[in-house]
Amino acid sequence: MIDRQALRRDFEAMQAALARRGEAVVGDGSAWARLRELDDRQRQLKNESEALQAERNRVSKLIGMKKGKGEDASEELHAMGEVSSRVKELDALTREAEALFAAALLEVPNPLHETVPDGASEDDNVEIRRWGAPRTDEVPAHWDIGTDLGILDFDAGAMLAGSRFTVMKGAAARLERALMQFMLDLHADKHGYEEVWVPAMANRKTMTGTGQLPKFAEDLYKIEGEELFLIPTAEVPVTNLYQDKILDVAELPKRHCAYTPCFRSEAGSAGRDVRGIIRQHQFDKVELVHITHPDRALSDLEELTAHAEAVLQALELPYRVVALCAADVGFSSQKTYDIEVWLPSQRCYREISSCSSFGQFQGRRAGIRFREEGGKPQPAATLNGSGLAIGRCLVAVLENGWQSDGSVVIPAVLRPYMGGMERIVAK
RNA sequence: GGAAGGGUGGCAGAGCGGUUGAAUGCACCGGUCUUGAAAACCGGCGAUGGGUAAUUCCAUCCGUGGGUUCAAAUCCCACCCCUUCCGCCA
Repeated sequence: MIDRQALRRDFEAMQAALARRGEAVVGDGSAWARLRELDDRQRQLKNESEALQAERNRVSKLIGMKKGKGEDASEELHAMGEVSSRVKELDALTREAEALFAAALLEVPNPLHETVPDGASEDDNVEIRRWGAPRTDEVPAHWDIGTDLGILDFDAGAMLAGSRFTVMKGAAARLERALMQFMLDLHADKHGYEEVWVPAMANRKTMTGTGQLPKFAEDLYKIEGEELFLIPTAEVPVTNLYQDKILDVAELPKRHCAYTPCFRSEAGSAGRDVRGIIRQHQFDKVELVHITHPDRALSDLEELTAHAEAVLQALELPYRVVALCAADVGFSSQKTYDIEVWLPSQRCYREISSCSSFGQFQGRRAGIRFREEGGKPQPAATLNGSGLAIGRCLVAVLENGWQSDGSVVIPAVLRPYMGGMERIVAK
């Protein structure tokens, strides 16, 4: 969430940075449009309430002293009875105003970093760099490759759970596990991340800390009858590991990698990527998370993105990196790079990782803070990125490794994780 | 699921309803002493919001939310979490 002092101090600049996301973000009826008035009202009520409370505290102390000396305090008692009931009324109003302000505050997205390119849609995203030489011959879609090899079973997924669920068998199941292990080993051993294993469900506070709630409830699966949600990404539990903590500046940066399953309702994406395993309700992902000094947020983003890219380079999969434009950057993010892998069957690059810096937005929201020597606690910066989405990676391996005889060559770095298997062939 | 106990500052751990934001110890920071270090001694050491030019002042915070009272860490109610025992179970 945005800084409350900055709301008053830098109103114009903040509004301009928000408006780049689209006029609706700051337009009539937006949370932002109501925010300043709600802030004023809350503070005004609070000031009144505090003045009365100070009076009450002062006289109550006096009553205590008088009683201690055995003196009569009935006059003060009577007067404070009235003050007390007024405090109660004012307090209720103050709390109401505070709740309205807080609710609006949680709906305001992160003001964009100045280096985010302008744009009106994802078509305006800016390509930063490319790696590898894409193959341009005719390659079947991964669902055909997988079905022909007998390793992807879409009917079984539909039978067990419904659409957007898949069963992987044999080499595909093994490949899913191999990718997971390879990625975790790479980040833990070569990139210096501490591996963590976390719950795949999270409560409301945790979901709010990273920004999934309150605004995006329809994207989440909620456990019936409980205040628990299935996580849409490991970002949620891993970042929130530090919620309401004050870290010493010497402990920064914290860098974690984690494997988790991810669950997304995909509300609003009906009809998109309905075939294959590009868009599933449940998928596996290895995530990278940084908790860092705000001064390092942007340089860490470059590092984190490079760590995610290293996975694709090791797998020898061609990709490109794009900077998301103003219209496409997510709610909590101040700047995002997407990594897109080459899918020969579609003859285009498709998202396989999204790396974002959140600045202090999540730190403020989740109470993740750090203290510099002799200084006050301040919100830490957070970042995260997929390193990588495993299902989509498997798609890329199948398509990029496909041979005209129908088999698939397994990237060399994965073979140790595949029991030495060098290629997948039909049984 | 049943029973019992417990949630207080970075940690440990006190706290008859009234000058307690909270004893004490540890940790941490500064100083004295020392060639240096340790020990000892002295001093300091929570967060959030708000007011002021400023030393500073005001309010809130003892798991969470309500309630009683002039006044709540302290009394009452509900909920959450943790520990132990029993039951069930991968």
